[in-house]
Amino acid sequence: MPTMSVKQATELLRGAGIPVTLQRVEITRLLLSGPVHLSADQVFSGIRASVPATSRATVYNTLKLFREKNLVRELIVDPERVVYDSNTAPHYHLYNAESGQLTDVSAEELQVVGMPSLPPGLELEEVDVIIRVRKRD
Amino acid sequence: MPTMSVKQATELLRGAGIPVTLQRVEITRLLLSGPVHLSADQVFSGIRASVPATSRATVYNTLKLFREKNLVRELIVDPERVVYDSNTAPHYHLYNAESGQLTDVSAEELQVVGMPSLPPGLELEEVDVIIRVRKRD
DNA sequence: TTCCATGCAAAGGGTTTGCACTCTC
DNA sequence: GAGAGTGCAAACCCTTTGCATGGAA
Repeated sequence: MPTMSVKQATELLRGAGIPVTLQRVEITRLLLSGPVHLSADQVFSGIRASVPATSRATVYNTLKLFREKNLVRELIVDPERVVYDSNTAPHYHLYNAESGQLTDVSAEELQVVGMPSLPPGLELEEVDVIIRVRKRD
Repeated sequence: MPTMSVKQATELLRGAGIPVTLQRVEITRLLLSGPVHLSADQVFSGIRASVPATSRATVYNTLKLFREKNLVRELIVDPERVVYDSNTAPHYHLYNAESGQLTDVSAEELQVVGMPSLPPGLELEEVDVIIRVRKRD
Protein backbone atom coordinates (compact mmCIF):
# COMPACT_ATOMS: atom_id res chain seq x y z
CA MET A 1 0.00 0.00 0.00
CA PRO A 2 1.88 3.02 -1.29
CA THR A 3 1.93 6.06 0.96
CA MET A 4 2.90 8.37 -1.86
CA SER A 5 0.16 10.10 -3.77
CA VAL A 6 -0.16 10.01 -7.53
CA LYS A 7 0.62 13.70 -7.59
CA GLN A 8 3.76 13.28 -5.53
CA ALA A 9 4.93 10.40 -7.72
CA THR A 10 4.25 12.47 -10.82
CA GLU A 11 6.32 15.33 -9.48
CA LEU A 12 9.11 12.99 -8.49
CA LEU A 13 9.24 11.60 -12.03
CA ARG A 14 9.18 15.02 -13.65
CA GLY A 15 11.91 16.13 -11.27
CA ALA A 16 14.03 13.22 -12.42
CA GLY A 17 13.40 14.07 -16.05
CA ILE A 18 11.36 10.95 -16.69
CA PRO A 19 8.29 11.20 -18.94
CA VAL A 20 5.22 10.31 -16.90
CA THR A 21 3.11 7.26 -17.63
CA LEU A 22 0.58 5.40 -15.53
CA GLN A 23 2.87 2.42 -14.98
CA ARG A 24 5.82 4.56 -13.98
CA VAL A 25 3.69 6.45 -11.50
CA GLU A 26 2.48 3.24 -9.90
CA ILE A 27 5.95 1.70 -9.77
CA THR A 28 7.19 4.92 -8.20
CA ARG A 29 4.50 4.75 -5.55
CA LEU A 30 5.30 1.12 -4.81
CA LEU A 31 9.06 1.45 -4.78
CA LEU A 32 9.79 5.00 -3.73
CA SER A 33 7.22 5.66 -1.04
CA GLY A 34 9.68 4.50 1.57
CA PRO A 35 12.76 2.35 2.12
CA VAL A 36 12.14 -1.06 0.56
CA HIS A 37 14.02 -3.94 -1.02
CA LEU A 38 12.04 -5.50 -3.85
CA SER A 39 12.81 -7.95 -6.62
CA ALA A 40 11.56 -7.28 -10.14
CA ASP A 41 8.98 -9.98 -9.64
CA GLN A 42 7.75 -8.45 -6.40
CA VAL A 43 7.36 -5.14 -8.20
CA PHE A 44 5.53 -6.93 -10.99
CA SER A 45 3.09 -8.56 -8.57
CA GLY A 46 2.60 -5.35 -6.66
CA ILE A 47 1.89 -3.37 -9.81
CA ARG A 48 -0.53 -5.95 -11.06
CA ALA A 49 -2.62 -5.25 -7.98
CA SER A 50 -3.20 -1.67 -9.07
CA VAL A 51 -2.68 -1.85 -12.84
CA PRO A 52 -3.54 -5.43 -13.87
CA ALA A 53 -2.54 -5.05 -17.50
CA THR A 54 1.11 -4.34 -16.79
CA SER A 55 3.71 -6.48 -18.50
CA ARG A 56 6.97 -7.78 -17.11
CA ALA A 57 8.80 -6.00 -19.89
CA THR A 58 7.51 -2.68 -18.64
CA VAL A 59 8.55 -3.48 -15.11
CA TYR A 60 12.06 -4.39 -16.22
CA ASN A 61 12.26 -1.34 -18.49
CA THR A 62 11.14 0.93 -15.70
CA LEU A 63 13.50 -0.53 -13.14
CA LYS A 64 16.40 -0.12 -15.53
CA LEU A 65 15.35 3.46 -16.21
CA PHE A 66 15.04 4.24 -12.50
CA ARG A 67 18.50 2.82 -11.91
CA GLU A 68 19.97 5.00 -14.66
CA LYS A 69 18.31 8.03 -13.10
CA ASN A 70 19.64 6.99 -9.69
CA LEU A 71 16.22 6.62 -8.17
CA VAL A 72 17.02 3.09 -7.09
CA ARG A 73 20.09 0.98 -6.55
CA GLU A 74 20.55 -2.58 -7.76
CA LEU A 75 21.70 -5.03 -5.15
CA ILE A 76 23.56 -8.13 -6.27
CA VAL A 77 23.27 -10.32 -3.21
CA ASP A 78 21.68 -13.47 -4.56
CA PRO A 79 22.37 -15.21 -7.87
CA GLU A 80 18.67 -15.93 -8.26
CA ARG A 81 17.50 -12.38 -8.69
CA VAL A 82 18.43 -8.74 -8.55
CA VAL A 83 16.97 -6.70 -5.70
CA TYR A 84 16.06 -3.03 -6.06
CA ASP A 85 16.78 -0.77 -3.12
CA SER A 86 14.93 2.52 -2.84
CA ASN A 87 17.63 3.87 -0.54
CA THR A 88 20.26 5.44 -2.77
CA ALA A 89 22.28 6.99 0.05
CA PRO A 90 25.54 5.18 0.84
CA HIS A 91 24.83 2.26 3.14
CA TYR A 92 25.47 -1.44 3.49
CA HIS A 93 23.48 -4.63 3.95
CA LEU A 94 22.91 -7.55 6.19
CA TYR A 95 21.54 -10.52 4.30
CA ASN A 96 19.98 -13.77 5.39
CA ALA A 97 20.05 -16.06 2.37
CA GLU A 98 17.67 -18.58 3.95
CA SER A 99 14.87 -16.10 4.52
CA GLY A 100 15.80 -13.60 1.85
CA GLN A 101 15.66 -10.91 4.54
CA LEU A 102 17.73 -7.83 3.71
CA THR A 103 18.46 -5.17 6.31
CA ASP A 104 20.14 -1.82 5.86
CA VAL A 105 23.27 -0.97 7.80
CA SER A 106 24.06 2.71 7.85
CA ALA A 107 27.37 4.07 6.60
CA GLU A 108 27.87 5.80 9.93
CA GLU A 109 27.62 2.56 11.78
CA LEU A 110 29.91 0.55 9.55
CA GLN A 111 32.99 1.74 7.73
CA VAL A 112 35.43 0.33 5.27
CA VAL A 113 39.00 1.42 6.01
CA GLY A 114 42.15 0.89 3.98
CA MET A 115 40.62 1.31 0.55
CA PRO A 116 43.29 0.30 -1.94
CA SER A 117 44.43 2.90 -4.45
CA LEU A 118 42.76 2.15 -7.73
CA PRO A 119 44.67 1.12 -10.83
CA PRO A 120 45.25 4.13 -13.11
CA GLY A 121 42.39 4.95 -15.44
CA LEU A 122 39.80 3.50 -13.11
CA GLU A 123 37.44 5.33 -10.85
CA LEU A 124 35.37 4.20 -7.91
CA GLU A 125 31.76 3.43 -8.67
CA GLU A 126 30.58 2.14 -5.32
CA VAL A 127 31.50 -0.10 -2.45
CA ASP A 128 29.16 -2.91 -1.54
CA VAL A 129 29.33 -4.57 1.83
CA ILE A 130 27.15 -7.60 2.41
CA ILE A 131 27.11 -9.14 5.84
CA ARG A 132 25.88 -12.67 5.24
CA VAL A 133 24.20 -14.30 8.20
CA ARG A 134 22.33 -17.53 8.89
CA LYS A 135 20.36 -19.13 11.67
CA ARG A 136 22.55 -20.28 14.52
CA ASP A 137 22.83 -24.08 14.48
CA MET B 1 47.35 -25.19 -17.87
CA PRO B 2 47.15 -26.64 -14.38
CA THR B 3 50.32 -26.66 -12.33
CA MET B 4 48.99 -29.26 -9.94
CA SER B 5 49.71 -32.91 -10.67
CA VAL B 6 47.03 -35.56 -10.86
CA LYS B 7 48.50 -37.13 -7.74
CA GLN B 8 48.37 -33.87 -5.82
CA ALA B 9 44.79 -33.26 -6.89
CA THR B 10 43.83 -36.77 -5.87
CA GLU B 11 45.34 -36.29 -2.44
CA LEU B 12 43.61 -32.95 -2.06
CA LEU B 13 40.25 -34.54 -2.82
CA ARG B 14 40.82 -37.46 -0.46
CA GLY B 15 41.89 -35.00 2.21
CA ALA B 16 38.61 -33.17 1.77
CA GLY B 17 36.67 -36.41 2.01
CA ILE B 18 35.56 -36.29 -1.61
CA PRO B 19 35.41 -39.54 -3.60
CA VAL B 20 37.84 -39.30 -6.49
CA THR B 21 36.75 -39.28 -10.12
CA LEU B 22 38.52 -38.23 -13.27
CA GLN B 23 36.38 -35.12 -13.69
CA ARG B 24 36.83 -34.02 -10.12
CA VAL B 25 40.58 -34.41 -10.42
CA GLU B 26 40.69 -32.28 -13.53
CA ILE B 27 38.43 -29.61 -12.11
CA THR B 28 40.63 -29.57 -9.02
CA ARG B 29 43.72 -29.07 -11.16
CA LEU B 30 42.08 -26.28 -13.10
CA LEU B 31 40.55 -24.48 -10.16
CA LEU B 32 42.77 -25.22 -7.20
CA SER B 33 46.26 -25.06 -8.69
CA GLY B 34 46.48 -21.39 -7.78
CA PRO B 35 44.40 -18.34 -7.04
CA VAL B 36 41.80 -17.94 -9.79
CA HIS B 37 38.34 -16.54 -10.39
CA LEU B 38 36.38 -18.67 -12.81
CA SER B 39 32.76 -18.89 -13.88
CA ALA B 40 31.10 -22.29 -14.23
CA ASP B 41 31.28 -21.88 -17.99
CA GLN B 42 34.98 -21.11 -17.88
CA VAL B 43 35.52 -24.25 -15.85
CA PHE B 44 33.41 -26.17 -18.34
CA SER B 45 35.47 -24.94 -21.28
CA GLY B 46 38.71 -25.57 -19.47
CA ILE B 47 37.73 -29.09 -18.53
CA ARG B 48 36.62 -29.89 -22.05
CA ALA B 49 40.18 -29.24 -23.14
CA SER B 50 41.45 -32.14 -21.04
CA VAL B 51 38.34 -34.34 -20.71
CA PRO B 52 36.19 -33.63 -23.77
CA ALA B 53 33.27 -35.78 -22.68
CA THR B 54 32.47 -33.75 -19.59
CA SER B 55 28.97 -32.44 -19.15
CA ARG B 56 27.84 -29.14 -17.74
CA ALA B 57 25.83 -30.99 -15.12
CA THR B 58 29.02 -32.53 -13.77
CA VAL B 59 30.74 -29.18 -13.66
CA TYR B 60 27.86 -27.64 -11.75
CA ASN B 61 27.62 -30.65 -9.42
CA THR B 62 31.32 -30.52 -8.72
CA LEU B 63 31.40 -26.80 -8.09
CA LYS B 64 28.52 -27.12 -5.67
CA LEU B 65 30.31 -29.99 -3.93
CA PHE B 66 33.55 -28.03 -3.71
CA ARG B 67 31.72 -25.12 -2.18
CA GLU B 68 30.11 -27.34 0.45
CA LYS B 69 33.54 -28.71 1.31
CA ASN B 70 34.93 -25.20 1.45
CA LEU B 71 37.42 -25.74 -1.31
CA VAL B 72 36.06 -22.76 -3.21
CA ARG B 73 34.00 -19.70 -2.44
CA GLU B 74 31.12 -18.45 -4.53
CA LEU B 75 31.26 -14.80 -5.46
CA ILE B 76 28.02 -13.00 -6.20
CA VAL B 77 29.28 -9.94 -7.99
CA ASP B 78 27.42 -10.03 -11.28
CA PRO B 79 23.80 -11.04 -11.89
CA GLU B 80 24.85 -12.80 -15.07
CA ARG B 81 26.87 -15.55 -13.49
CA VAL B 82 28.39 -16.89 -10.30
CA VAL B 83 32.18 -16.76 -10.04
CA TYR B 84 34.18 -19.37 -8.15
CA ASP B 85 37.14 -18.18 -6.16
CA SER B 86 39.86 -20.66 -5.22
CA ASN B 87 41.00 -18.41 -2.40
CA THR B 88 38.97 -19.36 0.65
CA ALA B 89 40.91 -17.20 3.09
CA PRO B 90 39.12 -14.03 4.18
CA HIS B 91 39.65 -11.35 1.59
CA TYR B 92 37.74 -8.84 -0.51
CA HIS B 93 37.33 -7.91 -4.15
CA LEU B 94 37.74 -5.16 -6.62
CA TYR B 95 35.45 -5.61 -9.59
CA ASN B 96 35.29 -3.99 -12.99
CA ALA B 97 31.89 -4.84 -14.44
CA GLU B 98 32.84 -3.66 -17.92
CA SER B 99 35.80 -5.99 -18.29
CA GLY B 100 34.72 -8.64 -15.83
CA GLN B 101 38.11 -8.23 -14.15
CA LEU B 102 38.10 -9.37 -10.55
CA THR B 103 41.02 -8.62 -8.23
CA ASP B 104 41.66 -9.79 -4.70
CA VAL B 105 42.10 -7.28 -1.91
CA SER B 106 43.68 -8.77 1.20
CA ALA B 107 41.96 -8.61 4.58
CA GLU B 108 45.06 -6.99 6.01
CA GLU B 109 44.85 -4.15 3.54
CA LEU B 110 41.16 -3.47 3.90
CA GLN B 111 39.06 -3.74 7.02
CA VAL B 112 35.44 -3.44 7.93
CA VAL B 113 34.94 -1.68 11.25
CA GLY B 114 31.78 -1.16 13.24
CA MET B 115 30.15 -4.50 12.50
CA PRO B 116 26.62 -4.31 13.83
CA SER B 117 25.61 -6.78 16.50
CA LEU B 118 23.58 -9.51 14.87
CA PRO B 119 19.93 -10.11 15.65
CA PRO B 120 19.57 -12.92 18.19
CA GLY B 121 19.57 -16.42 16.75
CA LEU B 122 21.70 -15.42 13.80
CA GLU B 123 25.36 -16.04 13.26
CA LEU B 124 27.86 -14.48 10.89
CA GLU B 125 28.53 -16.47 7.77
CA GLU B 126 30.84 -14.11 5.92
CA VAL B 127 31.36 -10.51 4.98
CA ASP B 128 31.63 -9.65 1.32
CA VAL B 129 33.16 -6.39 0.21
CA ILE B 130 33.02 -5.54 -3.45
CA ILE B 131 34.75 -2.41 -4.65
CA ARG B 132 33.07 -1.63 -7.93
CA VAL B 133 35.16 0.37 -10.36
CA ARG B 134 34.86 1.55 -13.95
CA LYS B 135 36.96 3.26 -16.55
CA ARG B 136 37.41 6.94 -15.87
CA ASP B 137 35.33 9.04 -18.27
C1' DT C 1 0.64 13.57 -35.43
C1' DT C 2 4.94 11.89 -33.91
C1' DC C 3 7.39 9.24 -30.89
C1' DC C 4 8.03 6.91 -26.99
C1' DA C 5 6.03 3.45 -23.92
C1' DT C 6 3.63 -0.75 -23.44
C1' DG C 7 1.93 -5.70 -24.01
C1' DC C 8 2.67 -9.99 -25.66
C1' DA C 9 5.12 -13.84 -26.71
C1' DA C 10 9.23 -15.76 -27.96
C1' DA C 11 14.04 -16.00 -27.31
C1' DG C 12 18.20 -16.01 -24.44
C1' DG C 13 21.60 -17.39 -20.96
C1' DG C 14 22.84 -19.51 -16.74
C1' DT C 15 21.64 -23.31 -13.86
C1' DT C 16 19.02 -27.47 -12.42
C1' DT C 17 16.73 -31.80 -13.06
C1' DG C 18 15.39 -36.69 -14.58
C1' DC C 19 16.88 -40.67 -16.11
C1' DA C 20 19.66 -44.21 -18.04
C1' DC C 21 24.39 -45.52 -18.34
C1' DT C 22 29.12 -45.86 -16.26
C1' DC C 23 32.62 -46.00 -13.20
C1' DT C 24 34.68 -46.11 -8.51
C1' DC C 25 35.37 -48.61 -4.49
C1' DG D 1 28.07 -55.80 -7.51
C1' DA D 2 26.10 -51.76 -5.17
C1' DG D 3 25.80 -47.12 -5.17
C1' DA D 4 27.54 -42.86 -6.35
C1' DG D 5 28.93 -40.12 -10.41
C1' DT D 6 28.21 -38.84 -15.14
C1' DG D 7 26.19 -37.42 -19.85
C1' DC D 8 22.48 -35.87 -22.28
C1' DA D 9 18.65 -33.25 -23.15
C1' DA D 10 14.87 -31.10 -21.51
C1' DA D 11 13.14 -28.10 -18.14
C1' DC D 12 13.40 -23.83 -15.32
C1' DC D 13 13.79 -19.17 -13.94
C1' DC D 14 15.00 -14.56 -14.52
C1' DT D 15 15.66 -11.21 -17.88
C1' DT D 16 15.80 -9.34 -22.58
C1' DT D 17 14.16 -8.65 -27.24
C1' DG D 18 11.12 -7.85 -31.48
C1' DC D 19 7.29 -6.17 -33.09
C1' DA D 20 2.72 -4.32 -33.40
C1' DT D 21 -0.49 -1.57 -30.67
C1' DG D 22 -1.51 2.28 -27.66
C1' DG D 23 -0.80 6.51 -25.23
C1' DA D 24 1.65 11.11 -24.02
C1' DA D 25 2.91 15.67 -25.58
